[in-house]
Amino acid sequence: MESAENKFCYKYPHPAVTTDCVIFGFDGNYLKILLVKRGVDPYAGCWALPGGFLKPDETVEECAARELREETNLQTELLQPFGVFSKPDRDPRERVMTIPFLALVKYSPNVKGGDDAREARWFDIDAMPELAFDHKEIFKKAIQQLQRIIHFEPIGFDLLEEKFTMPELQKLYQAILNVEFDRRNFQRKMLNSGILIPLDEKENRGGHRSAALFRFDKEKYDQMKLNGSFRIEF
Amino acid sequence: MESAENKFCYKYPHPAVTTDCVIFGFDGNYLKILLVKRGVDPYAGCWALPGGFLKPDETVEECAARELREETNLQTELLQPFGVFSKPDRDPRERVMTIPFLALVKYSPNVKGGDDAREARWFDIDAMPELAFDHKEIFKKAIQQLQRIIHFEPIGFDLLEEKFTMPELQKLYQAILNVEFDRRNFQRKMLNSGILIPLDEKENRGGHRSAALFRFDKEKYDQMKLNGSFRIEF
DNA sequence: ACAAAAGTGTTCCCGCTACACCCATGT
DNA sequence: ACATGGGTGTAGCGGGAACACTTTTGT
Repeated sequence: MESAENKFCYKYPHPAVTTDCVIFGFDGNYLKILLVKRGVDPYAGCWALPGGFLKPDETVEECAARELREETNLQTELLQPFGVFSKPDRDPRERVMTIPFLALVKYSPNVKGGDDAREARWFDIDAMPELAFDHKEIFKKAIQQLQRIIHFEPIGFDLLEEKFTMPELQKLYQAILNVEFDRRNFQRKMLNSGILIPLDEKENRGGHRSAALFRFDKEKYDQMKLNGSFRIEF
Repeated sequence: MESAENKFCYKYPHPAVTTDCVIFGFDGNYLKILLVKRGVDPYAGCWALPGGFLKPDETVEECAARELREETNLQTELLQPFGVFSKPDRDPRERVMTIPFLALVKYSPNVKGGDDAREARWFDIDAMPELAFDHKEIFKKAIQQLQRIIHFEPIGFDLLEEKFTMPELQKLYQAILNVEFDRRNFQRKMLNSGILIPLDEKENRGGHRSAALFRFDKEKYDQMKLNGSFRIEF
């Protein structure tokens, strides 16, 4: 372990710390995850969650946000840590502990690769390649986290455009929770929650009849959340 | 930073990592937290959350469990991490990142101090002393976490004896959620959930009429949880 | 005109809420 | 006997689930 290159020394052993982002997007039909192809060993050529080492002057939240910025050109709506992965041998190089982050972004089919020219690509969440390290495990926990949150908090909007139709919103919920809802009950529940603003426009989805557009009423939601009057469950 | 004592060297800076435990207990009336008095600087003589440094061969979960074992003689029923506190300057000595753990234990008024003879004491959660570092912030987040969890998962039993009465259970929920429930509705909801086993015994609480005893049906709960049929909300 | 998707309303039922009376026990 | 706290039952209401018909639009 000792060499001229190792100039950061401590009295006791310290783990390296990284953050990894599980970035979800929604293309209108499928829930997607953004992966990057690793350029260097270990696991060179293997797909992995985008992430990187914690810098000495940043919090893990800042680190995750920075990584996200560096590796994608996506608008991040939600970024929150979930758990810790700290098995001593999860990285073959040295001890690396990682803080995984759940990220919800506005989907855009073209993502730039990272600064280091790594390839970045969207995958359907049920058609993913093998992942490096214990990233598959991290991904599984991320899905669970996403499902848990969306059960009670209106985070679905983070994955949609500013304006969206009710069928789109329903498809999203169904894709995340992996269940089917009744159209009418879903719509009523959503509208009754009071956090949707009906717009006077309609959007034509190439399908057949055009659907009405809505907008998420963030102000109303924040206010309801404050005085504890917000309650919705799926 | 470099000295003969600092023999663990790395190419890039690594933070020190600790786990801290927010240990909750219930004495029958009040929700309590276990604190230890710090023996050494910084914050010598100040009360703090029990915790300690991550060892090179253990996960954070193992670290938290070890600390809990070393510092208390309590039976731990639940031990789960929540979040990360990683402000670079939260510890004046060097950069120390901490993973806080929520711990629920069977309350016992006498707790032994740690191996290092630190004093350990229970405090009412609304009569706590000043805390070292950012531990007050960690505590606040722990309470929120506890409230969030107990809303939907039957973790209250972790804080009670094997056998308990309905009024005790209700008092616990009220202490955690800081609300009042109607006796009859609370009881019905609990019983309807199907995870309580009524016992044929009664316990005399010195009050007046003796109350019936119940036991938590963990097997039933696990089974219901597996097939997704468990649903309760407070 | 037809198919595919979106808009809308009604009924039923379960679970939550609010509330009142009786019973057991210690003083 | 009385006070304190525990056990039990009921009526009303609101929200969720199940469900059918009409309307729009592209082919």
